[in-house]
Amino acid sequence: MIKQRGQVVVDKILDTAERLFFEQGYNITGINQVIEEADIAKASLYKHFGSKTDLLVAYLQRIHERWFDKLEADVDKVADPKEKLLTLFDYHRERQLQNGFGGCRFIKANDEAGMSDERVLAEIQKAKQHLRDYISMLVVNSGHQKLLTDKELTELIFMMLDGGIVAASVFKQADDLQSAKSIIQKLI
Amino acid sequence: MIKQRGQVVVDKILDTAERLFFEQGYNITGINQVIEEADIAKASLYKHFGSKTDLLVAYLQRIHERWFDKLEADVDKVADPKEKLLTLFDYHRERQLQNGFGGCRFIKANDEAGMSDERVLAEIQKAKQHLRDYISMLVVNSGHQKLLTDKELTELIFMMLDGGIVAASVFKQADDLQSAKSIIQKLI
DNA sequence: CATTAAATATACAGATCTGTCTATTTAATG
DNA sequence: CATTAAATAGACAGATCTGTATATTTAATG
Repeated sequence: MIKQRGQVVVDKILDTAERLFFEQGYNITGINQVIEEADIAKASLYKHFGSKTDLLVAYLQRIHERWFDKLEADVDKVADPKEKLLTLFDYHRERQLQNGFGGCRFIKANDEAGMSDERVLAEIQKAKQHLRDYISMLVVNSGHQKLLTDKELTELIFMMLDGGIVAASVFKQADDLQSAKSIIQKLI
Repeated sequence: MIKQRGQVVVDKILDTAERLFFEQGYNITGINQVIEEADIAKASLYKHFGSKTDLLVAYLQRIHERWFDKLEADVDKVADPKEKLLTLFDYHRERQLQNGFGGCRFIKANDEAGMSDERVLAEIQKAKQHLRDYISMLVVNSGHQKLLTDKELTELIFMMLDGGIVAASVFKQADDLQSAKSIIQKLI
């Protein structure tokens, strides 16, 4: 599959937006900086994305897809169904170590623009709900000790992942995600 | 205690900043909007706060103090030491219901300005660590069943509170904080 | 080779941003 | 009442913001 001419430009825009929106934040990243660092023309950006908000929505869709594919790939490598649950924490932890404890991009986007645009909020909700459903499936298949119900364990893991990422982003270390993993290990 | 003339102005500035930084976010709230809605002069703002960042730091100190005082007051009303732990979730839940699921102001500030200014990050860390230490004290005195160690239970509650607030802010409902309370209830 | 669509460079509008400055008015105190 | 400090209104600088428009160049296709 050969890339179309437009696809190269779109990719350059999204690559740059992905980096800047995460490192700096959405609101303080200007369109002018995006086009300069992406090395494309402003008219090209507005041809492919009608507005800065549209770019944010496309950014969220893109990171949702890519982030989730990698998560599933990591979980698929593990055979033991309980270990699959623990892999969730490893994945989140490694991501935070890699990206310098920048936190969760969906939470960041929600804090910056979630209240102002319903399409943005919808994409964030979609991504978070997708993760919760995925956790639920893993929990049901995990054969855990039923100290908690399936629903409770799902909620617990879901909230500890977000709580652990927030702690990593605030304290600039990933110890909390490690603790979270140990705690879940005890409870399954 | 009679208020000094300057105190009135400072209070009006901080009241307005507190509202706008939370409702709109720090980055998209302009100084001009603050002075207009606070109904004070720009020179007054820059007399009391050297820069917009200084105002953010003062805002964080203020909400840390006030938020924590109310939390302690709520916990103090409860006699049972295990129930005190559960009150943490009630408090967080009620706050989210009151403020329209706006999430945590410290996490918001961290996402918007934590990476760019070390004083801001320090205030956020101070507030979060304060909460963690407080939870730890309550856990030690709770007489819980020791299914988890004191340290683990502290971490668990700490992360579930943040995770629950994030979920409330994303999904615009507080069910997750209710679930979190039920789960902790089972584990203590 | 001619046509067509995409991407480019660049200027521009109109608004907004933080922060500084001057000059004036207000209010508290000796 | 006179003095002094605080608060005010408002202009201003210099930069940046999103989004539009124009005119030119590039590259793919029939």
